[in-house]
Amino acid sequence: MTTTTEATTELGFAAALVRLSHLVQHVFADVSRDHDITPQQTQLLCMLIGGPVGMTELSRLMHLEKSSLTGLVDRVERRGLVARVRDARDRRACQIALTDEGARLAVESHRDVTGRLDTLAGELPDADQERLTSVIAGLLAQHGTLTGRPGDLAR
Amino acid sequence: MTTTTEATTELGFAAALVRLSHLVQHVFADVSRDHDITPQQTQLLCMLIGGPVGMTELSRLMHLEKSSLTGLVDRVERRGLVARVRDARDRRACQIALTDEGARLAVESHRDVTGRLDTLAGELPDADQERLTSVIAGLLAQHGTLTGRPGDLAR
DNA sequence: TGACGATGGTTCGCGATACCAACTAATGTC
DNA sequence: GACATTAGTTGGTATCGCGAACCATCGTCA
Repeated sequence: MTTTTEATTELGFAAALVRLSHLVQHVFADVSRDHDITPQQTQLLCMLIGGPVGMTELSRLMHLEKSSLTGLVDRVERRGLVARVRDARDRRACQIALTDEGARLAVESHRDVTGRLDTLAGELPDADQERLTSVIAGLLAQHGTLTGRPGDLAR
Repeated sequence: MTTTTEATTELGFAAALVRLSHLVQHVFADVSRDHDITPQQTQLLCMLIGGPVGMTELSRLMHLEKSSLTGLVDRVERRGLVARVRDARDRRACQIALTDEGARLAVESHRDVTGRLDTLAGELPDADQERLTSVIAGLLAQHGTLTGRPGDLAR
Protein backbone atom coordinates (compact mmCIF):
# COMPACT_ATOMS: atom_id res chain seq x y z
CA MET A 1 0.00 0.00 0.00
CA THR A 2 1.53 3.26 -1.05
CA THR A 3 -1.43 4.73 0.77
CA THR A 4 -0.10 4.77 4.26
CA THR A 5 2.65 7.24 3.67
CA GLU A 6 1.60 9.16 0.64
CA ALA A 7 -2.08 9.57 1.29
CA THR A 8 -1.67 10.57 4.88
CA THR A 9 0.87 13.11 3.81
CA GLU A 10 -1.67 14.50 1.41
CA LEU A 11 -4.29 14.48 4.13
CA GLY A 12 -5.97 17.80 4.76
CA PHE A 13 -6.84 19.01 8.19
CA ALA A 14 -10.54 18.27 7.91
CA ALA A 15 -10.04 14.84 6.43
CA ALA A 16 -7.65 14.00 9.22
CA LEU A 17 -10.27 14.93 11.77
CA VAL A 18 -12.92 12.87 10.06
CA ARG A 19 -10.73 9.82 9.90
CA LEU A 20 -9.66 10.23 13.46
CA SER A 21 -13.27 10.46 14.47
CA HIS A 22 -14.04 7.18 12.79
CA LEU A 23 -11.06 5.58 14.41
CA VAL A 24 -12.29 6.59 17.84
CA GLN A 25 -15.78 5.47 16.97
CA HIS A 26 -14.34 2.14 16.02
CA VAL A 27 -12.44 1.74 19.26
CA PHE A 28 -15.57 2.57 21.16
CA ALA A 29 -17.55 0.01 19.21
CA ASP A 30 -14.94 -2.69 19.78
CA VAL A 31 -14.82 -2.15 23.49
CA SER A 32 -18.58 -2.11 23.69
CA ARG A 33 -18.78 -5.33 21.79
CA ASP A 34 -16.32 -6.93 24.15
CA HIS A 35 -18.69 -6.06 26.96
CA ASP A 36 -21.66 -7.23 24.97
CA ILE A 37 -23.40 -3.89 24.92
CA THR A 38 -24.02 -1.16 22.36
CA PRO A 39 -21.77 1.88 22.00
CA GLN A 40 -24.60 4.22 22.90
CA GLN A 41 -25.29 2.32 26.06
CA THR A 42 -21.61 2.39 26.94
CA GLN A 43 -21.57 6.10 26.43
CA LEU A 44 -24.54 6.51 28.69
CA LEU A 45 -22.92 4.46 31.42
CA CYS A 46 -19.70 6.44 31.19
CA MET A 47 -21.67 9.63 31.49
CA LEU A 48 -23.01 8.46 34.83
CA ILE A 49 -19.70 7.61 36.43
CA GLY A 50 -19.54 11.00 38.06
CA GLY A 51 -22.90 10.46 39.74
CA PRO A 52 -26.62 10.37 38.93
CA VAL A 53 -27.91 12.74 36.27
CA GLY A 54 -31.42 13.81 35.32
CA MET A 55 -32.98 13.06 31.96
CA THR A 56 -33.01 16.60 30.69
CA GLU A 57 -29.42 17.17 31.65
CA LEU A 58 -28.45 13.87 30.07
CA SER A 59 -30.18 14.64 26.83
CA ARG A 60 -28.24 17.87 26.66
CA LEU A 61 -24.95 16.17 27.44
CA MET A 62 -25.51 13.48 24.86
CA HIS A 63 -27.05 15.68 22.21
CA LEU A 64 -30.12 13.51 22.17
CA GLU A 65 -33.80 14.27 22.01
CA LYS A 66 -35.51 13.50 25.27
CA SER A 67 -37.65 10.87 23.64
CA SER A 68 -34.58 9.12 22.28
CA LEU A 69 -33.07 9.11 25.71
CA THR A 70 -36.14 7.56 27.27
CA GLY A 71 -35.71 4.56 25.02
CA LEU A 72 -32.00 4.30 25.62
CA VAL A 73 -32.44 4.44 29.38
CA ASP A 74 -35.26 1.91 29.12
CA ARG A 75 -33.04 -0.62 27.42
CA VAL A 76 -30.14 -0.07 29.78
CA GLU A 77 -32.44 -0.25 32.77
CA ARG A 78 -33.91 -3.48 31.45
CA ARG A 79 -30.40 -4.89 31.57
CA GLY A 80 -30.14 -3.88 35.18
CA LEU A 81 -27.29 -1.46 34.62
CA VAL A 82 -29.00 1.71 35.72
CA ALA A 83 -32.02 2.68 37.78
CA ARG A 84 -34.41 5.60 37.65
CA VAL A 85 -34.36 7.24 41.04
CA ARG A 86 -37.28 9.53 41.58
CA ASP A 87 -36.39 12.91 42.91
CA ALA A 88 -38.00 13.79 46.23
CA ARG A 89 -38.03 17.54 45.60
CA ASP A 90 -39.50 17.39 42.12
CA ARG A 91 -41.88 14.54 41.65
CA ARG A 92 -41.73 14.90 37.88
CA ALA A 93 -37.99 14.45 37.67
CA CYS A 94 -35.83 11.38 38.06
CA GLN A 95 -32.13 10.81 38.31
CA ILE A 96 -30.48 8.06 36.37
CA ALA A 97 -28.05 6.19 38.57
CA LEU A 98 -25.71 3.30 37.96
CA THR A 99 -26.43 0.00 39.64
CA ASP A 100 -23.50 -1.91 41.08
CA GLU A 101 -23.16 -3.95 37.95
CA GLY A 102 -23.62 -0.86 35.82
CA ALA A 103 -20.88 0.94 37.70
CA ARG A 104 -18.55 -1.98 37.26
CA LEU A 105 -19.21 -2.10 33.56
CA ALA A 106 -18.95 1.65 33.21
CA VAL A 107 -15.58 1.83 34.88
CA GLU A 108 -14.29 -1.14 32.91
CA SER A 109 -15.45 0.28 29.62
CA HIS A 110 -14.06 3.66 30.39
CA ARG A 111 -10.77 2.10 31.34
CA ASP A 112 -10.67 0.01 28.19
CA VAL A 113 -11.49 2.85 25.84
CA THR A 114 -8.99 5.11 27.49
CA GLY A 115 -6.48 2.33 27.53
CA ARG A 116 -6.77 1.49 23.87
CA LEU A 117 -6.56 5.08 22.81
CA ASP A 118 -3.57 5.69 25.01
CA THR A 119 -1.94 2.57 23.66
CA LEU A 120 -2.59 3.77 20.18
CA ALA A 121 -0.90 6.99 21.11
CA GLY A 122 1.83 5.25 23.00
CA GLU A 123 4.19 5.46 20.08
CA LEU A 124 3.84 9.21 19.98
CA PRO A 125 6.30 11.36 21.86
CA ASP A 126 4.78 12.75 25.04
CA ALA A 127 5.25 16.23 23.71
CA ASP A 128 3.09 15.41 20.69
CA GLN A 129 0.41 13.93 22.90
CA GLU A 130 0.23 16.97 25.08
CA ARG A 131 0.30 19.22 22.10
CA LEU A 132 -2.48 17.31 20.43
CA THR A 133 -4.54 17.31 23.58
CA SER A 134 -4.26 21.02 24.09
CA VAL A 135 -4.98 21.81 20.47
CA ILE A 136 -8.09 19.66 20.66
CA ALA A 137 -9.07 21.36 23.88
CA GLY A 138 -8.88 24.61 21.98
CA LEU A 139 -11.14 23.31 19.25
CA LEU A 140 -13.63 22.01 21.76
CA ALA A 141 -13.65 25.21 23.72
CA GLN A 142 -14.27 27.23 20.63
CA HIS A 143 -17.08 25.03 19.50
CA GLY A 144 -18.49 24.89 23.00
CA THR A 145 -18.83 28.61 23.08
CA LEU A 146 -20.80 28.51 19.87
CA THR A 147 -23.12 25.57 20.30
CA GLY A 148 -23.68 24.11 23.71
CA ARG A 149 -21.80 22.33 26.37
CA PRO A 150 -19.17 19.68 25.77
CA GLY A 151 -19.38 16.79 28.18
CA ASP A 152 -18.59 13.31 26.95
CA LEU A 153 -16.41 10.61 28.33
CA ALA A 154 -16.40 10.53 32.09
CA ARG A 155 -18.33 13.61 33.12
CA MET B 1 -18.71 28.76 32.49
CA THR B 2 -15.72 27.85 34.49
CA THR B 3 -16.01 24.58 32.65
CA THR B 4 -14.58 25.66 29.35
CA THR B 5 -11.15 26.41 30.63
CA GLU B 6 -10.79 24.21 33.66
CA ALA B 7 -12.34 21.02 32.37
CA THR B 8 -10.50 21.08 29.11
CA THR B 9 -7.28 21.68 30.93
CA GLU B 10 -7.91 18.58 32.98
CA LEU B 11 -8.71 16.66 29.83
CA GLY B 12 -6.70 13.53 29.27
CA PHE B 13 -5.49 12.44 25.89
CA ALA B 14 -8.10 9.76 25.38
CA ALA B 15 -10.95 11.92 26.60
CA ALA B 16 -9.87 14.64 24.23
CA LEU B 17 -10.02 12.22 21.32
CA VAL B 18 -13.45 11.00 22.32
CA ARG B 19 -14.82 14.48 22.57
CA LEU B 20 -13.26 15.49 19.33
CA SER B 21 -14.81 12.49 17.70
CA HIS B 22 -18.23 13.54 18.87
CA LEU B 23 -17.65 17.04 17.67
CA VAL B 24 -16.83 15.81 14.19
CA GLN B 25 -19.77 13.47 14.29
CA HIS B 26 -21.91 16.43 15.14
CA VAL B 27 -20.62 18.52 12.28
CA PHE B 28 -21.26 15.65 9.94
CA ALA B 29 -24.79 15.29 11.21
CA ASP B 30 -25.48 18.99 10.84
CA VAL B 31 -24.28 19.13 7.29
CA SER B 32 -26.23 16.02 6.42
CA ARG B 33 -29.35 17.47 7.93
CA ASP B 34 -28.92 20.61 5.86
CA HIS B 35 -28.94 18.43 2.78
CA ASP B 36 -31.86 16.44 4.05
CA ILE B 37 -30.05 13.15 4.18
CA THR B 38 -28.61 10.91 6.86
CA PRO B 39 -24.96 11.01 7.96
CA GLN B 40 -24.40 7.45 6.83
CA GLN B 41 -25.73 8.22 3.41
CA THR B 42 -23.56 11.30 3.20
CA GLN B 43 -20.57 9.22 4.11
CA LEU B 44 -21.39 6.75 1.42
CA LEU B 45 -21.70 9.45 -1.19
CA CYS B 46 -18.40 10.99 -0.18
CA MET B 47 -16.77 7.62 -0.48
CA LEU B 48 -17.81 7.45 -4.11
CA ILE B 49 -16.44 10.80 -5.20
CA GLY B 50 -13.26 9.18 -6.36
CA GLY B 51 -15.17 6.85 -8.67
CA PRO B 52 -17.40 3.77 -8.53
CA VAL B 53 -16.66 1.16 -5.90
CA GLY B 54 -17.83 -2.40 -5.47
CA MET B 55 -19.93 -3.58 -2.53
CA THR B 56 -17.26 -5.69 -0.92
CA GLU B 57 -14.68 -2.96 -1.15
CA LEU B 58 -17.19 -0.47 0.21
CA SER B 59 -18.10 -2.61 3.15
CA ARG B 60 -14.44 -2.84 4.01
CA LEU B 61 -13.93 0.89 3.65
CA MET B 62 -16.93 1.71 5.80
CA HIS B 63 -16.43 -1.04 8.34
CA LEU B 64 -19.87 -2.36 7.61
CA GLU B 65 -21.26 -5.82 7.17
CA LYS B 66 -22.16 -6.50 3.57
CA SER B 67 -25.76 -6.95 4.48
CA SER B 68 -25.83 -3.59 6.20
CA LEU B 69 -24.38 -2.02 3.12
CA THR B 70 -27.01 -3.56 0.89
CA GLY B 71 -29.66 -1.73 2.84
CA LEU B 72 -27.79 1.54 2.86
CA VAL B 73 -27.20 1.41 -0.87
CA ASP B 74 -30.83 0.46 -1.39
CA ARG B 75 -32.04 3.57 0.37
CA VAL B 76 -29.59 5.86 -1.37
CA GLU B 77 -30.41 4.32 -4.69
CA ARG B 78 -34.10 4.79 -4.04
CA ARG B 79 -33.36 8.47 -3.68
CA GLY B 80 -31.72 8.45 -7.07
CA LEU B 81 -28.30 9.40 -5.74
CA VAL B 82 -26.40 6.31 -6.78
CA ALA B 83 -26.84 3.46 -9.21
CA ARG B 84 -25.75 -0.14 -9.20
CA VAL B 85 -23.72 -0.74 -12.32
CA ARG B 86 -23.25 -4.37 -13.10
CA ASP B 87 -19.74 -5.38 -13.87
CA ALA B 88 -19.23 -6.95 -17.28
CA ARG B 89 -16.27 -9.09 -16.25
CA ASP B 90 -17.84 -10.50 -13.12
CA ARG B 91 -21.56 -10.95 -13.44
CA ARG B 92 -21.94 -11.33 -9.67
CA ALA B 93 -20.37 -8.02 -8.84
CA CYS B 94 -21.66 -4.50 -9.19
CA GLN B 95 -20.09 -1.12 -8.86
CA ILE B 96 -21.85 1.63 -6.96
CA ALA B 97 -21.67 4.87 -8.91
CA LEU B 98 -22.90 8.36 -8.19
CA THR B 99 -25.68 9.74 -10.34
CA ASP B 100 -25.44 13.35 -11.44
CA GLU B 101 -27.51 14.49 -8.53
CA GLY B 102 -25.62 12.22 -6.21
CA ALA B 103 -22.33 13.63 -7.36
CA ARG B 104 -23.55 17.15 -6.82
CA LEU B 105 -24.71 16.34 -3.34
CA ALA B 106 -21.55 14.45 -2.55
CA VAL B 107 -19.30 17.29 -3.56
CA GLU B 108 -21.42 19.83 -1.74
CA SER B 109 -21.49 17.78 1.44
CA HIS B 110 -17.81 17.14 1.29
CA ARG B 111 -17.16 20.81 0.77
CA ASP B 112 -19.42 21.76 3.67
CA VAL B 113 -17.96 19.30 6.13
CA THR B 114 -14.45 20.29 5.21
CA GLY B 115 -15.42 23.91 5.33
CA ARG B 116 -16.94 23.78 8.76
CA LEU B 117 -14.07 21.87 10.22
CA ASP B 118 -11.57 24.22 8.68
CA THR B 119 -13.55 27.16 9.96
CA LEU B 120 -13.57 25.63 13.37
CA ALA B 121 -9.83 25.32 13.12
CA GLY B 122 -9.44 28.70 11.58
CA GLU B 123 -8.59 30.25 14.92
CA LEU B 124 -5.70 27.89 15.34
CA PRO B 125 -2.26 28.93 14.17
CA ASP B 126 -1.29 27.26 10.92
CA ALA B 127 1.57 25.58 12.65
CA ASP B 128 -0.80 23.93 15.10
CA GLN B 129 -3.02 22.75 12.31
CA GLU B 130 -0.19 21.15 10.44
CA ARG B 131 1.16 19.65 13.57
CA LEU B 132 -2.20 18.24 14.52
CA THR B 133 -2.73 16.87 11.06
CA SER B 134 0.60 15.10 10.96
CA VAL B 135 0.19 13.69 14.44
CA ILE B 136 -3.20 12.35 13.48
CA ALA B 137 -1.72 10.93 10.32
CA GLY B 138 0.72 9.09 12.51
CA LEU B 139 -2.06 7.65 14.62
CA LEU B 140 -4.01 6.57 11.59
CA ALA B 141 -1.02 4.98 9.97
CA GLN B 142 -0.25 3.04 13.09
CA HIS B 143 -3.78 1.84 13.45
CA GLY B 144 -4.02 1.13 9.75
CA THR B 145 -1.11 -1.22 9.94
CA LEU B 146 -2.81 -3.11 12.73
CA THR B 147 -6.42 -3.31 11.68
CA GLY B 148 -7.34 -2.67 8.08
CA ARG B 149 -7.39 0.13 5.63
CA PRO B 150 -8.26 3.70 6.49
CA GLY B 151 -10.31 5.37 3.80
CA ASP B 152 -12.96 7.80 4.87
CA LEU B 153 -13.74 11.24 3.64
CA ALA B 154 -13.07 11.55 -0.05
CA ARG B 155 -11.30 8.31 -0.92
C1' DT C 1 -56.73 29.29 46.46
C1' DG C 2 -56.87 28.49 41.72
C1' DA C 3 -56.15 29.14 36.79
C1' DC C 4 -52.13 28.79 33.66
C1' DG C 5 -47.92 28.65 31.29
C1' DA C 6 -43.45 26.26 31.74
C1' DT C 7 -40.86 22.12 32.72
C1' DG C 8 -39.62 16.93 33.21
C1' DG C 9 -40.56 12.68 31.11
C1' DT C 10 -43.12 9.24 28.53
C1' DT C 11 -45.73 7.27 24.59
C1' DC C 12 -46.44 6.46 19.77
C1' DG C 13 -45.33 5.85 15.11
C1' DC C 14 -41.83 5.89 11.73
C1' DG C 15 -37.67 5.37 9.03
C1' DA C 16 -32.90 4.23 9.33
C1' DT C 17 -28.94 1.35 11.11
C1' DA C 18 -26.50 -2.74 11.84
C1' DC C 19 -25.88 -7.55 12.76
C1' DC C 20 -26.21 -12.55 11.92
C1' DA C 21 -27.49 -16.58 9.52
C1' DA C 22 -29.02 -18.54 5.45
C1' DC C 23 -29.28 -18.29 0.57
C1' DT C 24 -28.50 -17.56 -4.70
C1' DA C 25 -25.53 -16.96 -8.43
C1' DA C 26 -21.38 -16.67 -10.78
C1' DT C 27 -16.04 -17.74 -10.45
C1' DG C 28 -12.21 -20.37 -10.26
C1' DT C 29 -9.74 -24.59 -9.44
C1' DC C 30 -8.33 -29.25 -9.57
C1' DG D 1 -17.54 -31.46 -13.94
C1' DA D 2 -17.79 -31.47 -8.76
C1' DC D 3 -16.53 -28.14 -5.11
C1' DA D 4 -14.83 -24.56 -2.38
C1' DT D 5 -14.87 -19.45 -2.92
C1' DT D 6 -16.53 -15.01 -3.60
C1' DA D 7 -20.22 -11.20 -4.54
C1' DG D 8 -24.48 -9.70 -3.05
C1' DT D 9 -29.13 -10.27 -1.33
C1' DT D 10 -32.87 -11.69 1.85
C1' DG D 11 -35.12 -12.19 6.24
C1' DG D 12 -35.48 -11.52 11.01
C1' DT D 13 -34.25 -8.96 15.15
C1' DA D 14 -32.64 -5.29 18.20
C1' DT D 15 -31.46 -0.73 18.39
C1' DC D 16 -31.39 4.09 17.43
C1' DG D 17 -33.15 8.78 16.83
C1' DC D 18 -36.65 11.98 15.65
C1' DG D 19 -41.05 14.65 16.01
C1' DA D 20 -45.63 15.25 17.75
C1' DA D 21 -48.84 14.51 21.17
C1' DC D 22 -49.51 13.81 25.90
C1' DC D 23 -49.53 13.50 31.29
C1' DA D 24 -48.03 15.14 35.68
C1' DT D 25 -45.99 18.44 38.44
C1' DC D 26 -44.07 23.12 39.40
C1' DG D 27 -44.02 27.88 39.79
C1' DT D 28 -46.22 32.06 39.32
C1' DC D 29 -49.44 35.49 39.50
C1' DA D 30 -53.75 37.21 40.67
